[in-house]
Order: sequence, then C-alpha cells, then structure tokens
Amino acid sequence: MPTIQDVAKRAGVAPMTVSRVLNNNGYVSEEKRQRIEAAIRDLNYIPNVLGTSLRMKRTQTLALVVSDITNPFWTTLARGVEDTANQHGYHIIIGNTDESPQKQKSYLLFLQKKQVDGFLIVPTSTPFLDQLRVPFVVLDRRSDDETIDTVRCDSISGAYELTKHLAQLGHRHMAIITGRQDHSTACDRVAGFRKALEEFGLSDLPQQFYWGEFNQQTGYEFTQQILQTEPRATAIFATNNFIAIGTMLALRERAIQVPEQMSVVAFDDLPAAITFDPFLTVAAQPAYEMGKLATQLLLSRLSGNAPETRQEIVLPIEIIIRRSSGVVPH
Amino acid sequence: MPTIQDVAKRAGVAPMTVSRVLNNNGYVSEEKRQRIEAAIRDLNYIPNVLGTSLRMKRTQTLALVVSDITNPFWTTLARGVEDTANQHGYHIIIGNTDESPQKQKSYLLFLQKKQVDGFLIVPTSTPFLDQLRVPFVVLDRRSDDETIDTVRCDSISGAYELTKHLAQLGHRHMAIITGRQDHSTACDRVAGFRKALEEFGLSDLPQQFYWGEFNQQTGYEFTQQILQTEPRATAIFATNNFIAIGTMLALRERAIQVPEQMSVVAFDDLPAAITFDPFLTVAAQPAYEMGKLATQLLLSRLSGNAPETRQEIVLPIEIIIRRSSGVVPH
DNA sequence: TTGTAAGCGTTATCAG
DNA sequence: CTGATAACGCTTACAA
Repeated sequence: MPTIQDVAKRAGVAPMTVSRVLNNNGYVSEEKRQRIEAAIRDLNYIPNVLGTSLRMKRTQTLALVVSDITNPFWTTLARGVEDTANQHGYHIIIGNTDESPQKQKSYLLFLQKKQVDGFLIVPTSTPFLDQLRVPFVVLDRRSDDETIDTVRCDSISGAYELTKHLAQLGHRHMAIITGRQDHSTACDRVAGFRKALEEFGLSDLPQQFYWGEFNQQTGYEFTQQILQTEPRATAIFATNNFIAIGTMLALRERAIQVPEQMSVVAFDDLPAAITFDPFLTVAAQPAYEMGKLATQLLLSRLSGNAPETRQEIVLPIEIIIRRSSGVVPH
Repeated sequence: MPTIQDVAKRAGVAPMTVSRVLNNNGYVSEEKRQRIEAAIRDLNYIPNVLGTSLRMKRTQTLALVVSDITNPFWTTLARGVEDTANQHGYHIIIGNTDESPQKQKSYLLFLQKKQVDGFLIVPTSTPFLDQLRVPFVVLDRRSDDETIDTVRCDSISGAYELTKHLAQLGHRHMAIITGRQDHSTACDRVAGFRKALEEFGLSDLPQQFYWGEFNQQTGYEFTQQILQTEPRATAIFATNNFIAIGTMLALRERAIQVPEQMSVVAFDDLPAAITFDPFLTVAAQPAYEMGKLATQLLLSRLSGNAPETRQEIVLPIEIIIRRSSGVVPH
C-alpha cells in the first residue's frame, strides 16, 4: 500500500507538499501540483485516514446507537441521519443495542475507542451518560436531565389524538399496550391516553393498561389477555408498530374482525415502500426528519455553532385515519 | 483524554507494560497488574484504537455495502453480517449505494481510506473490483469472474419453482417484472421463469417480459401496462419485494381481486416482524443466513483459513404458498 | 512556495 | 518480567 511518502518520492517533493495538494490548502506551484497528481494516479494512492485522524483528533464519524435497525422506524431514521451526515462530510457507524443495557454499554465503549466525534443515541433506560466523553444528542426519548440535547416526537399529544379519535367513535372501554414503565415514550403515550379518557369522562369506566416491551410478543400476549377480560374492550391502542403487529396476529388467530368487532390504533406507520395495503389508523412519527434534525443539532455542537443552552426539539405527530378503527360494535 | 502514557505514569510503569495488561499478552507481575488496572479505572482510560490500528495495520472492521438498508431484505442480511462479525471481534460499517455506481465508488474509496479489513458487497452492475485492495465477498449477485468469492441464492430454481406453481394452477399467460438486464439476479429469475414455461409447453404462447428496476415504481407502472395488454396475463411474477408492492398497489387501484382475477407471486418474503397478514406467495431467500455465511467466508479469508480456491456458495430458496396465487379465472 | 522536525497513541522488537 | 526505541501515516508549526 503506497503512502504519502511514496507519492512524495515519486513526485520529487516532500510529503508535506503532497498533503497540501490532497487537502487543497496552502500554496503549491502548478508544476508540482501536476507532478503530484500524476504520482497519486500512478500509484493508485489512497490516503490512510488513521494517520489523519490520529493527528487531527477527529474522525469525521458519528455514531448512531438504536435498539434494532430491523425496525423500519429506526431504519428510516437512520437514513435521515446518514443523508444529513454525508452532506456535511461526516459518516455514520450504526450500533444495535436490542434494548440491552449491556450491549449498549459495550457499543458506547467500542465507539469511543474508535474516536467517533459524537453520538446520536436512543438510550436504553439504564444510566449511560457518564460514559460519554464526546457530544451527543438523545433521540426519541425524553430526558429529565436539563443539560441533554434531545430530539423527539410529541408522544403525549399523538396518543391523546388517537384516543380522542376512538372516544369520538363511541368507544367506552379501551385497552392500551405499551412498553416498560421506565421508558419515557411508553409513559408519555399512556399519559396522552389518560388525558383523553379524562376529557371524555371515561376515566371511571374500566380501562385496561398493559406494560410490557415494545415488541411483537408483548402485543400478541396481552391481546389474548384483553380478549378474555370483561368488560371486553372494544378498542386496542398499540403504542408502537411491533406491538401492533402482535395485536393483529392475535386477533386474526381468534378470527376477530377489525374494525367490526375490535378497533385498533397504533403508533408508528410502516413505510409506504413495504406495505401495499395500509390498514392501520396510526400516529405517524416523522422518523426521517427526526434523524435529520438530530444530526444537524449534533453537527452544530461539534462546530461550536449551536446555542449555549440545551436544545429540546419536539416534532409534531400526524394522525392518519384508516380502516382499522370504526364505531363501537353492538 | 487520558492516554496510555498517562496510565503508565500513574502506575509508575512503562507504556509497554500497560499495553501488555490491556491486551492480556506477555508476562506482567501480579503487583504491577493491580497498579495498572487501578490506574485505568482511576483515569477512566479508554484506549484509542486509531493508534492501535495504525500500528497493527488492521482495524477489526468490515464494510457492508448494499443498495438500500431501507429494504427489509438487506436489513435482515445486515443483521446476519453484524451478529457474525461481532462474535468474532469485528465490527461493521454499512454503506448504501442506492444502486448508484457513483455512490458505490465513493463509498469504496471512503471505506478503504478508513482501512476496513474487508468488504461484503452487493455490487451495482458497474465494474468496481479493480478499486478494491482488500479481500471481499460478493453478495446476492452472480459473478462471471472466476476468482471472486460469492454467496447468493439459487434464483434460477426459485423462479422455476414459482413459475411451475403457476403453471400447475392452470395459468397459460403470465407476465414477469424484473430488474435491469445487466443484473445477474434479474437474468437468473427470468431464466428460471423461461425454463418452467418450456417444461410446461407454454413457451410459444404469449408471455410478457418487463425489464426495469428492482423498485416499487417499476412494479407499479408495468402492472398498469400488463392490465392493458391482450391477451391479458392471468398471473404476475414480481421478482423482488419492492416490485411486488408496486404491483399490488396498481392492482388495488384498478380493484382487481387477487387471486380471483389475477395471481401474484414474488421473490423475497417480508419479515414476519413487520407483516401481520402474510398474503403473497413467495420465494423466500434466507437473508440472515446469507449475511452470516458471507461474513464467515470473509473472516476465514482474512485469517488465511479459507480454501485456496474461489468459493461460490449458493443457498436454496424456500417457496411459501399463500393466498395471492390461485387457479385461472374464467 | 517548499521542506524539516516533531508528535498524535499505540505496539513489535530486542536488550536488560 | 520490564522498558527504551522506533515505527505506523499523517499534518501543524516553523524555518528557509
């Protein structure tokens, strides 16, 4: 592998002069520039950024740490991050934590060993901040820490709107299936749910709350439970896309018609690219936009252009009403 | 940021001794080991792998270059790659080419600047091999070059089986929608289609072939065209998941019932995690397994444990018959 | 305009 | 068992 030294030798100049040509900074005579460019081509020289990064103390790389890139929601967000980062000359390394604090810890360590310049992170519930030595932005989750930059969606009002929609359709007994209690997103969605219930005078009627994980199994198992609970709920609120799928599976197994026998609403829309028959009424979060804004914020921190104070960006959620929600069955 | 020097100073030893503790190699007296470990904890020392990689001439990092991580097929494959790489102490950087030769070129350059140890790549059709200075494995696509390691699925036989299924249902006029002519996967699927047609004596009847891109738009537009072509095809073969979605959209727009008025079969299954109502008859490729095997092959090349000769691993495809394919309408 | 020297953080080598 | 030295490839600071 040729180095900058080899190029310099071949062009009959000092490595420093080659460096100047490579980075387009400082003066180089036209003649030497030509010779150097020729040498680069001849040797098929590719700069080694390990040297550069070591010297410059930055890698032009950001880390994106999410729970599971298999979830289309994170995938979309990741594209927002990547596209934005690329536009600014940065690149991305992605880490999947699978919501495991241990995996998260190991990724944070690894990525810092790699000297990433900053983090975009969807933290598991475990404390983690003290492990980070570089700037970072928290995605999707609310943070009580008043010093942490955050980009997230307005889960409370999204959940409120979905629930209001159900109430207006006449539903009186509902069930919500959500994630862990220590998960801000789960809490906010339940809070929005509660708020709408109160507003419509439904708080004192039997409503069901199921706390589990943001995955398919949780949706599946609790839905089975819901079907056996009296008074039978007439609507299910699945608080993310995976829970919704579990819910739909369980309903289908019991041949429960949606929405004739049961209404279903959910958080997170599936990308149009992978669904040919959008069916669920959802609160759609602007995943790509979240990734984009978070990246812009982080980059402005890195360049020192961000406001002094902590930023908390809260994006609105779009309610999309489809066929899965209907009036209360008789 | 503390360095190995700082740790050494604090522990009253030489940096080299710290290095030995860090990497668990060479002898270090128990007493010094204790002191060093204490110093590491006290300073909250995190090794800088830029130094290590520069010195060792390897980064323990592999590059995965795919067309679009937004496609669940690639996402699943990526998890197979990542999990396998992690198990062996390697990490992954992902690049999206969007099937653009230019993007691919820029990624290959960038990733080599980063000194990745090897590539797993789904190449766009453009020549690219000469740009790679490190070992690599080609994924998903067939390569005529007899020196290139490849891991792919048996597209020919998968397409053959799907077509046979249609023929056995009584279909006599079919349409296939596929990718570009210079795309080995597209060609193979058409070849499998043709083979089945011949076997069932359908080659001389009017069959339709549409070459486009492996995306939703291609599926959508050609399906519209199919609906206007006489004799009307009674079955559509969509050669990947995105084309299938475009096809379904176009059919739904015209209120064509599947399978009553039109049968549809496709390549690539959607992950169970993101579909609550699997509907399409598909040829399912083992995406995770592909990623896993390709990574194992690449790692064995890197460690010099691979067979001398070029490996071409061809995985079988599973046909899953669902509701989208039925007998010919009258 | 160009080159020299030094250092970024790590580890292989070899001498002690 | 331990440490000094040099080297990995690059760029900043300074000198010419």
